[in-house]
Amino acid sequence: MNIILSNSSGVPIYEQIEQQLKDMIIAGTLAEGEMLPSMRFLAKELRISLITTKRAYEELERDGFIETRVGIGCFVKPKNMDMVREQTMCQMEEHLNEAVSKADLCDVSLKELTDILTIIYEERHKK
Amino acid sequence: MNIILSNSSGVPIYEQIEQQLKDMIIAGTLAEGEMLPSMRFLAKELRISLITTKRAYEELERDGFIETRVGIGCFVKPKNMDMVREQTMCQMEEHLNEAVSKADLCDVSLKELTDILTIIYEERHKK
DNA sequence: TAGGTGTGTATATTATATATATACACCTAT
DNA sequence: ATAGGTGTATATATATAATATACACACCTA
Repeated sequence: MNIILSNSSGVPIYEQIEQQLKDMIIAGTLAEGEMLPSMRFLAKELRISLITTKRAYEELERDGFIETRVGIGCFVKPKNMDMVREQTMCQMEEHLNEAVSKADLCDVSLKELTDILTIIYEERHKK
Repeated sequence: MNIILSNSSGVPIYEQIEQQLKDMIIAGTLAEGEMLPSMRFLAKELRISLITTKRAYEELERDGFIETRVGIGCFVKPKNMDMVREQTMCQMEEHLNEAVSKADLCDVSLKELTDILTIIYEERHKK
């Protein structure tokens, strides 16, 4: 399971796990119906407490991404793609919004802004 | 003093104050040498504790944005514009980076991305 | 120069959120 | 039945956010 935790980021561990699992589900890396690593397994792998992974899984279930079967495991639910896409788009726009705020403080022009965005995008798609 | 606090954001109050004051200093709304509202005044205005405003001011002083004179008040320090600009640019790029991550999850193309960015930018500069 | 009123400071306290250890209950295969 | 996997519940420790209250310093004015 490719999950990377940062202690210094200030973001709670359970949120980091939650977000990364969510991304994997949206991207299809974790397929519909597939079983997630057990809470214990993941906790041991990440060297954290069982309770912390449980917390992450609880949030994922609350948001409709996974389904829990007591005594068996947690499974990726069929997802409402329209809803998921809309939510992710909202987050995306929020980040663009913040970027523009910062750009204004530095007198960065729209052209410079889109240039930087383009570089970041292409850098990411080279790999 | 135009400071807006959100209880629901999850961001600590002192950080919200800190960030907004920082932005005002960078933008020049709060000019070099100018006195900030006293901790008590701001606390009363925002209906929060004196300690919370103090915490915000402490962080600003730590980061070199203001200077405290006991018994007198807090004042905007002359700032190293190159450093400030560089830091803000970093934050800006970080947001663009996150935006691209989200875009990838939704299969949003570079063109769509720059279009949305442009709309947000222009919307902001209309006012 | 005494005192009032402004300023920032320090200490102790409360509430909330994060992360934990440990013991419990459920499911399935042997 | 029971061993060994699964998720669950309770009580606890720790860190952080926010607070109330009392203190100390600076300036102005009577």
